[in-house]
Amino acid sequence: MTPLERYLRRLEQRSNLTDEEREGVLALPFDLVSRAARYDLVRPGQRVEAACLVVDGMAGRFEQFGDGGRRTTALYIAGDMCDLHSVAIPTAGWGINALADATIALVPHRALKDVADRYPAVARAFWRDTVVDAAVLSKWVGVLSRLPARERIAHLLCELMVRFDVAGLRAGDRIDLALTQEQVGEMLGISAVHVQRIVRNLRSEGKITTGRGAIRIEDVVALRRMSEFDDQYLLLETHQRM
Amino acid sequence: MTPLERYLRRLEQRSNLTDEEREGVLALPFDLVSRAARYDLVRPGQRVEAACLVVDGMAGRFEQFGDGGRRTTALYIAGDMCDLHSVAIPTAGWGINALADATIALVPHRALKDVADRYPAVARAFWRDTVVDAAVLSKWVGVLSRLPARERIAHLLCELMVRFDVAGLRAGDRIDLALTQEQVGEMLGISAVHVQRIVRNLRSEGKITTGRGAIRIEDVVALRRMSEFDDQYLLLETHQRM
DNA sequence: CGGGCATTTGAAGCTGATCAAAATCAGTGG
DNA sequence: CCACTGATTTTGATCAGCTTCAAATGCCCG
Repeated sequence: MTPLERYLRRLEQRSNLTDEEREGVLALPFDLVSRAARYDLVRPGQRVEAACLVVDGMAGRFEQFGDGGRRTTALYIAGDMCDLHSVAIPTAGWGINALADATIALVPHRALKDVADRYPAVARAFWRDTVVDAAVLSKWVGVLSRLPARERIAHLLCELMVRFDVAGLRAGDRIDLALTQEQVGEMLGISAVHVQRIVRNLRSEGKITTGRGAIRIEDVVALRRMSEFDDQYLLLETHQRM
Repeated sequence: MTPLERYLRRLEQRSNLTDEEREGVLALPFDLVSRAARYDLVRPGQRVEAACLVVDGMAGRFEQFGDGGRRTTALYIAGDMCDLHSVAIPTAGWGINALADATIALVPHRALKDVADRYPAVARAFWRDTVVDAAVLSKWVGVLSRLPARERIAHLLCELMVRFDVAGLRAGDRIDLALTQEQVGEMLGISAVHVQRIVRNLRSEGKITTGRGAIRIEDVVALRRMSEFDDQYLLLETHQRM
C-alpha cells in the first residue's frame, strides 16, 4: 500500500468519495523522508508548508512548556496525517516529533489546498479528519482527569488496538508499540517507574505480555472494562456527503 | 452586540473576510434559547442538526464514561461556537452542557453549510475555528499530564483571562467565573475539597480574590509564571486568505 | 565484548483523595 | 423580614497512589 493509499483509506473510513476525488487524493505529490526516533518534524512556533503523513513508525504531537519541558498529547500511526490542521493554520503552536524511527511523507500545503479547492467533498473530508483528531484529544482530557494510572494505560492500549485495526495494521493480538515506558509515562502523566510497575502488574494478571518493543493484548475484555473504554469517541461511522 | 456579531468577531480574529462574506455570516438564521445551569444541550450519541453558539454564560464539552460519569474537557464562553465541528460530523461522540445559566443561539447546520459553500473563505474560517478548538484541547492534555493541581488552576485562569480579553468580555481584572469549585475540579481532575484549599492558598498569597461567583486576578504575572502559561497555543494571529 | 539505553526493584516521602462535619450563602415561602 | 432548605464552601484528619532518588540488572548494537 502506498503512503497515499493508506491516507485515502483513512479518509474513506468516514467520508464517501467519488472515483475522481479519490484520484485527486492519490495524485498528491510528496517527499518521502526517514527520521530517527526523537527527531523533531515540526518545532513549536515554526511556519510549516507541508503536512506530515506517517508512512511507517509513529509520530506524536507535543506541547512545549516554558522551561523547554514537553508533553506528547497525541499519537499518530501509519496512515495518519499528523498535522493536516497546519493547512488551516500554518504557524505551529504545537510540535510534531518522531516517537520511534519513522518514515514520513511530506505533503505540500499548496497541493492539499488545490485538491480541496477542486473537490469540495475532499475539503470536507479534510475538515472531518481534523475533527476526529480533536475528538481523540477531548477524550484524552477526560481520561487524564478521571482515570488513575493503571486505567489510563489500559485505555491507551484499547485505543491503539482499535486504531491499528481500522487502519488494517494489526497482526493478531500484537500491537507494535515501539515506545519506551518513559514515553508512555510522559504521554499519560505517569512517572516511568510507575509505568513499569503497572506493566508488571498487568502482565502478572495475564492481561498483556510484552517483549521486543511490542505488546500482546491477552485479555481485551478486561482492559476495556477496567478503563471504561468505548470506541464511540473515535467517530468511526461513515458520513453522508454533505 | 448581537450573537452573530460576537461570533463574527471571533472568526475575524484569525481570518480575513470581505464585506460580502461578513454579511453572509451575519445573515445566518438562529433560534435563541435560555438554558439553566447543568442542562444538556447535546447528549453523547445524539444526532444534531444545529450548532450551539454561546451568547451568554458558559458551556462545556464533556466526555461520558461507562458508568455515566462525566468530565468536562473544554470550556466555551460568549462568542464561541461550541460544536461547530458537528457540521462535519453530526453524530455526536461528545456532549455539550450548560455549565452555568446560559443563552444559546442554535444555528442550523443547513445554513452553516450553505454559507460555507457560497464563500470558500468562510469555509476555511470555520475549519480554522475547529482547529483552534483542537489546539486548546491539546494544551489541556499537556497541562493535565504535567502540572500539579495548583498550577493547573492557575493555567486555567490565565487561559480564561486571555480568552475573555480577546472576546472583548473582560471588565477590569475581574473574570466572571460562574463555576462552582466542584465544576472546576471536575474539569481539571482535582477533588472539590482540594480545589478549595488551593483557592484559599492563592487568595492568601494575594494572587486572586474571590466573591459572588467571580474571581479577580490580582497578580497575573505570578499566575503566568507558576503555570508556565504562554498564549501561543491559542493561535491568536490573523492568517492570510488561503 | 563493551557501552548505552531501557527496564526493573527498593525505600522514603509528598500530593492529593476520601470521609465527615461545620459554616456560609442564596433562594423560597410563610 | 425571617425561618427554612439545599447547595456550596470551608475545615480537619486519615490514608493511598504515585513521585523521587538510587542502584542493579538486562538488552541491543556496533
